[in-house]
Amino acid sequence: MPADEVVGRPALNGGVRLALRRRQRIALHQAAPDHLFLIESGCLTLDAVLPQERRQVTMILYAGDIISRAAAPPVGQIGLTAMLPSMVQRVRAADLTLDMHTAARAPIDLAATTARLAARSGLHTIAIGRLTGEERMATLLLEMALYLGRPTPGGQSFEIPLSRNDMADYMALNPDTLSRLVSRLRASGLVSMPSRSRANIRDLAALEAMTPLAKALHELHGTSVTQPV
Amino acid sequence: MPADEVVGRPALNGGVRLALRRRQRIALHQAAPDHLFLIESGCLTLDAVLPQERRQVTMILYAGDIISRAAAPPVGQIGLTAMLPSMVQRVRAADLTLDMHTAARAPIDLAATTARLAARSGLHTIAIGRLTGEERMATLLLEMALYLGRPTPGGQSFEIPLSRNDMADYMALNPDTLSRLVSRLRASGLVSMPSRSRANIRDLAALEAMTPLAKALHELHGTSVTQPV
DNA sequence: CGTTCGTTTGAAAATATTCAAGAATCGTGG
DNA sequence: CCACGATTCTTGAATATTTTCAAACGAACG
Repeated sequence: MPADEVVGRPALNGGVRLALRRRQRIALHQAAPDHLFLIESGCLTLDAVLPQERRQVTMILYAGDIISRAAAPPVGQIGLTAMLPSMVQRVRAADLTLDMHTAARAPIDLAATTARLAARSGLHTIAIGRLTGEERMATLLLEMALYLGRPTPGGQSFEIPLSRNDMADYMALNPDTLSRLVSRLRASGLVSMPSRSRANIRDLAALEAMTPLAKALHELHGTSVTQPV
Repeated sequence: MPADEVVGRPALNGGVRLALRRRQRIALHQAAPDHLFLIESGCLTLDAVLPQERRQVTMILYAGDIISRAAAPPVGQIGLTAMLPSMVQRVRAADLTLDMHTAARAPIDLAATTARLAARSGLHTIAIGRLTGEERMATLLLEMALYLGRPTPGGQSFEIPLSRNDMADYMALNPDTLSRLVSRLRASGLVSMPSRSRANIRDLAALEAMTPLAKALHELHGTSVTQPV
């Protein structure tokens, strides 16, 4: 799905605002190298498709994130895929002025945003490289709980924006393996899932105890770790 | 080994120039968040140590690279380890002026350098996440050949700066597995190794054919792919 | 209400890891 | 320059983990 099929209408800063439907894709390799994409709302993946049906989601992007074409790995099939209906603004780096603000009224600090994303990327490398399947699953759930969850009486609750396939491609597992891991977590009572795409973390502290990266995830997100009992 | 044990002497830009011996480490978690490290010469790894003896090298840094503390994943034991005697300059982000030049006299473009590093990081995520052990090994050798190799009559030749353990921690394999993979490559005649730490790529095109990321590696490095025969 | 797609699950296979022993290499000091 | 000890690397066999394949199940959609 080429980027020009995207619904575009003029935006404020000489950029283009794109309204993406779920699953819609922006092919990065046909964007200009100095193009920046500001995620205004929604949730997207940065993903690469390799020969032989292989796909790797290198990063999940949330509102407030900024990704440049130049910062994406230069593989042929690299792109952004909307996991939820999302609003993305595309601007040229040169057009980004220092007094520019996001939709949320916060001033854009490009260097800080870029560094934050790089740190997330590094953390993800660690997760994929050195965590067991179970730890990876806990890491993913904790990440989503932090970025998407709202506290409810029954625990942190959120809509899971990624399909099982997407989650597997993110954590570098295969979908069957991931499904097994989810089932086990559900069986343990730590997480409940009212529907396929909704999760309820019943015991956040226990989930945090399952991954060595809990503290780092909190630090990146600007929250503190739940005290273990 | 704390950072202050490092041999430091005043540098040009209000920063500190550090001369690192092989294996010497800069503990990033005790650097200021706005510290930048410019690699002037040598070769370092950005690595994280996890509980249970686990270690992940998230990135190999070469001369010309710049890494900021803020862009490193915020895990406790994160740091830079010199693989070769290296010269690193530490400056505060605020002190980096636009007209600053590296030792090689090239002007520093922080945004471009940062983007390049992010792209490398993403590519590494793909390698770790979706390549087989054999493909990973080919990817690593190609990367090193590009960054460190010099053409000789017998093929691209270079000194391998990482130990087997380091390479394994970079490619998210275990050292035994990696050793087996190296042995196989050697047996195939594709690579020869006059000593443990020196490699000779006898057939670069064949090596490139072994990894789906050959083109991307070349693109990042600014070279073109060897034509297949 | 049937079809389709995504998910779950079991059994077999492939792949990577662990453990342990042995070999090669490196550094040090004689 | 050689010998020794320490380290790093290699390799086989057993084990663990993950993947593959296939079938069944379930939810979503027309």
